[in-house]
Amino acid sequence: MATSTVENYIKRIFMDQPTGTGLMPLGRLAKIMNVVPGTATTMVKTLSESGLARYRPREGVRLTPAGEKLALHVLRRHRLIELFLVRVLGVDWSEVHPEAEELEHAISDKLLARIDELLGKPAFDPHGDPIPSAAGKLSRSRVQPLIACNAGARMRIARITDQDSRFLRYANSHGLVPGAKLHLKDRDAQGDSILVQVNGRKPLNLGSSAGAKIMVEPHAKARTKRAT
Amino acid sequence: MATSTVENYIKRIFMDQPTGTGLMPLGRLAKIMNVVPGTATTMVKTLSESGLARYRPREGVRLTPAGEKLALHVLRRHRLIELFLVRVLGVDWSEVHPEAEELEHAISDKLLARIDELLGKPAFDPHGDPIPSAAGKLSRSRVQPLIACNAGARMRIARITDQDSRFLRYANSHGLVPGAKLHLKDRDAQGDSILVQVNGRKPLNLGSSAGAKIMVEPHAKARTKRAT
DNA sequence: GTTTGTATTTTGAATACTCAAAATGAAAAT
DNA sequence: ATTTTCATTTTGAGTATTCAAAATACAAAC
Repeated sequence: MATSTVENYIKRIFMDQPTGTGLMPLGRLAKIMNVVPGTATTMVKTLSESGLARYRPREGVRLTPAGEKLALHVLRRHRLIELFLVRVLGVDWSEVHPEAEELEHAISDKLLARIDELLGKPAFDPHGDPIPSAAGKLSRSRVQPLIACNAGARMRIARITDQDSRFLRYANSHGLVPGAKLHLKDRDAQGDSILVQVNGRKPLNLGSSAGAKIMVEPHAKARTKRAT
Repeated sequence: MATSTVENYIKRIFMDQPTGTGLMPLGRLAKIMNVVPGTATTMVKTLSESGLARYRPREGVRLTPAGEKLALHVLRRHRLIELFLVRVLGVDWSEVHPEAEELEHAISDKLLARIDELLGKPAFDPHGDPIPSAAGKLSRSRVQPLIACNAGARMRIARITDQDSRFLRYANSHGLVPGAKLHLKDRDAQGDSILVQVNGRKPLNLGSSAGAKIMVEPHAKARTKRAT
């Protein structure tokens, strides 16, 4: 059985490496995990020995198929729990992340299945992130960061990538929530900012770092069943 | 912050020692915790150093007020979670214990408060055990084991003390659930068995070990001698 | 091609928990 | 009073995780 520490390492390696080809350098992993570099090295060796990752010294890590399977399992637990907390317990979506971070390691598969059913086998969590299926399939849609869009684009918010609750609260208060329709009215390359209009609201200026955290997708297209 | 291991030790010490005066011998604690005796000794020293217990070498342990406070807090989490799983998620009450055993260490106070409200600040868990209040008060009622009752007694089941799910399932299937009315029709000291009738059902024979696990309480205002 | 700089790895040590087995204390049996 | 027995404690060691700081490798700059 993987400890919750191992589960966390595996999860973060997976999340920070959507492009399957590259290795993740250990310095980066150490930053993500808030440990000193040496700790990351030690841990990655252990992961490697237990067959969850492949490790090239001085280059980086990559998950093995077994590692990816575990990562998807943890991610499923995390996102299903988040949605459960929002929908059943009425917790605000901006506060749900740290809670799920703990519970994801404590919940049994049996209980998770019950929650899944109760929620109607949902496909997305409250942040708009896709929930891996029980079989371990993750639907990847074509989303992009808001800053990557052209002026004039009309999109829909798919999710907010930042898990920091301050930013989530800010986003929330301006209507920047998954599902919201959004019109990119203008871009200012020099001023490093973009002007957006959310639903019918007052236009809002966002810096590029904020714009990078907001993932959008074309909203004309037919969509799969939505969470929330 | 107490680790979940510490929380478990404290909880079990508390539960196995309702009579405040006696010390719990470490051999007993070791059995309860499924560790070798030496481990219990080491752990109890640690608890003692952190002010949660008082330890007399060769005699035993007792919780300090701080330890009792923690124990009640853990117990509250455990029992509230059990009730939540039964009521909101429809998990069978006989299967709820091991689940809560894990979740009780992962849930935040904030989330617990939400659950408490959702359930209407309940006083008893699905096994009939009282749920400590947020302030740490535990209502102790006058309950006693079924085998301690006289023939002819009419009682109500308060709770089942055994947490083993096989026994719980057995009890369930015979209507032996908290709240059920019960008539002790006969006792057979030689045969070591008692004959009970649950609600209107067929009379049922129980051995003394089963009878010891079923806690009952006076059903009307009739006063029997109290057990605490 | 040597120096400098930065990322990574190694080493040594700490904390929390556990076990196996030897040592000890105290009560029970003789 | 001495021996036997049993519970408890001590000792030594192992796993999982972490840090601080020294050692090393490699790329970039000179």
